[in-house]
Amino acid sequence: MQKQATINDVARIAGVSKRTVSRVINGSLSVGETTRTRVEKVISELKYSPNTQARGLASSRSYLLGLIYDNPDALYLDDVQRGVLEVCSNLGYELVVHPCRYRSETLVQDCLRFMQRSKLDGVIVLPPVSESETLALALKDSGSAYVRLSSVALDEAKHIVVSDDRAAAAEMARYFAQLGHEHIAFISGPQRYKSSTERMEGFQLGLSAYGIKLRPDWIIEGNNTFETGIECARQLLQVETRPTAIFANNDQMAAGVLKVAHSLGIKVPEQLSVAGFDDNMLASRVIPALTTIKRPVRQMALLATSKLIMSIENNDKAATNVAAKVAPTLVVRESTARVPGNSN
Amino acid sequence: MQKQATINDVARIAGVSKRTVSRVINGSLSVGETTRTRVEKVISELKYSPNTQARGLASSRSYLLGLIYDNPDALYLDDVQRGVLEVCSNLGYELVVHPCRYRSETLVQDCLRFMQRSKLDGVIVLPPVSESETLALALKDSGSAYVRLSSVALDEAKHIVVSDDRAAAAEMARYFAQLGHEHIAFISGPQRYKSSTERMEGFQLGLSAYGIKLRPDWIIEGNNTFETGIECARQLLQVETRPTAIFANNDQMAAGVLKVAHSLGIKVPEQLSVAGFDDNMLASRVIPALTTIKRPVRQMALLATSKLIMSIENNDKAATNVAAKVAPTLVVRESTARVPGNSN
DNA sequence: CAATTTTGTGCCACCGATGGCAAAAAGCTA
DNA sequence: TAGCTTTTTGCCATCGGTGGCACAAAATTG
Repeated sequence: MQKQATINDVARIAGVSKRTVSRVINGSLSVGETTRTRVEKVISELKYSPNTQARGLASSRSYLLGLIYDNPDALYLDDVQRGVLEVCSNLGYELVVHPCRYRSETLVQDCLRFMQRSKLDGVIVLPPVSESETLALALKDSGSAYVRLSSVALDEAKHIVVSDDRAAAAEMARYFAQLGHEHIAFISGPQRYKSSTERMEGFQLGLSAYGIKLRPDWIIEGNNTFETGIECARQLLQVETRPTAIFANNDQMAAGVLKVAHSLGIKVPEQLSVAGFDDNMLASRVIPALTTIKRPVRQMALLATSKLIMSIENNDKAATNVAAKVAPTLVVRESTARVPGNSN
Repeated sequence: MQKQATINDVARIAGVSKRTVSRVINGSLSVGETTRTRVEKVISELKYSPNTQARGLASSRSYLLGLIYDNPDALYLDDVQRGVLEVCSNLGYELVVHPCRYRSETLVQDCLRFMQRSKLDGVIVLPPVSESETLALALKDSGSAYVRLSSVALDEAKHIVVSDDRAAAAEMARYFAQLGHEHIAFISGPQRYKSSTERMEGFQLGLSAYGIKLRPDWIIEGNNTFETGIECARQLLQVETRPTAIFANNDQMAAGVLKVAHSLGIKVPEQLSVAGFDDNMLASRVIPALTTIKRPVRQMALLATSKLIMSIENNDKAATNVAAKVAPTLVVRESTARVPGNSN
């Protein structure tokens, strides 16, 4: 391995002191124009790049961000990671990942240890872990920089990026109503998650604008897995009168609905419309392709990272000003259609 | 944030010198039994944990591992990350991720910079990046510890964990043959990837044991995406005589085949058997659920990490001895069946 | 043109560990 | 008990940077 140049080498060759080189690297203002360019030239000639550990030790920063997540079907994990790194790498940060269990008793402890051990400069917390107020509080208390991704604005603007799931669900409701559906069922996610209640309320709100009300027994709670999607769908479809449309809290469960419909010989979308949420890879690949809501995951990651780095670099104001809300969009595919015999 | 205890605090309270505390932490042998326990007691009382940056600076180690990957549909990314961290965290390592572009011209440069900047102790390289010999060479030259995941044993045992895709594909061939299929098509992955050729050759080899030979025009090259799966399937199915079975190089493309079959009114598995490879989440969710090959991703991650850490800690022999090969297994679901009218 | 302010630059202590070396303590031998 | 190993332990330089402070040079002012 070719020996790495140090700041001393740069200083010596450029004929200045270490301190000055350090100033150039960190963009301190008080460096003369000529000195600066001279130093920069040497730096690039030597391909010098500062030793992160030494730098961290001296300045108590690590240039490391953390990603805390617990996603059973982390389909968008890669999207998030790429998004985060897109912002990171220009600014000299790297990303350390930390999968965990939301429901674990030691979650908070575990995450704090993680941050401390690696001396992370800040963390990005994905849903559903992001909904843990105890974690958020612990992070705040420990003075750590953090940004949460969620469906609800449950924190100050500088700490959060929200996807407006409520509005998106309302849009789905509108779409359903316009297709003429009146007998609509909803398969919700676990009610302990904000994202679930947001989507449900948004959907109900949207429907009510058209005078449609969800029958209480047509609201069934799943836990966002394919398997519970199947269970819930069975309850809804293996009965005398069934809904003409089902909106599931996510694509996984919607896929479960398709499975059940198929096995019962119910044609989608002719006899039953089905829609999901997330637009994960599954959505476009199942048959029929799912109508769903697309969350701008990448964009959320970009925004979150920008915010995070700004607050790390003591620019809270800028962090607050970065957009904190993104709008998911309706993606219509093949799994939804007009109610048969209803031509309004 | 509660101020972190330093090694000096521990030393002072335990009434020994820094050096001794350091010895205890690093498991150096020459520490008296009594001193050791006393120090350990203080350490746990203070909840002391060494500052990684300082440690790294002094010992030129970072306790950071890297994960280099480029996976268009990184469905197993989470599996890998969890697997790696399962081993890591007990041993005090963390994981830094680095998505990249395999085909990028600057791949090698980019990865080396990544390692250098973060002073990583070692990296795990996922396919297809793992197939880059120039990268492997560069890593070796730079004296970095690394382990590659691949379908072929393209490196010394201590540097690789292979999944025997060839054997698995052969097993699929056997399964097809036993179902009575003779008119079989294969949708391959890009021929520049070893995994593609391995699977193809394994499949052909397996078939030849039953005296079956693939028609050259029934071997079509896709690029592992759903979309090319669709294209390839069209070529195979929109013709007079079509195969009775199609084996695709991965589940994404197999899903594409299902889509086309459905749109052409070809019943799967009654009129056409379809199988994929990977057993990603898609496989069990599409209709009909895909017969496929399951790769023990988690296990590969565990093995790779063990190897990596062993070689980092200068135990090459142990690293070599960790198992280097895992066997994917056939998972039969609904998309394959006996050839109609063939009862052998 | 001297006095004063405003840059620009250098010196050096410090961040929190490790590791070489020497000294002290303990264990053995004679 | 003196003399010699063998453990244990402590001192201190070191890793590669940062940041405070002092000082020199340049710019501004009276």
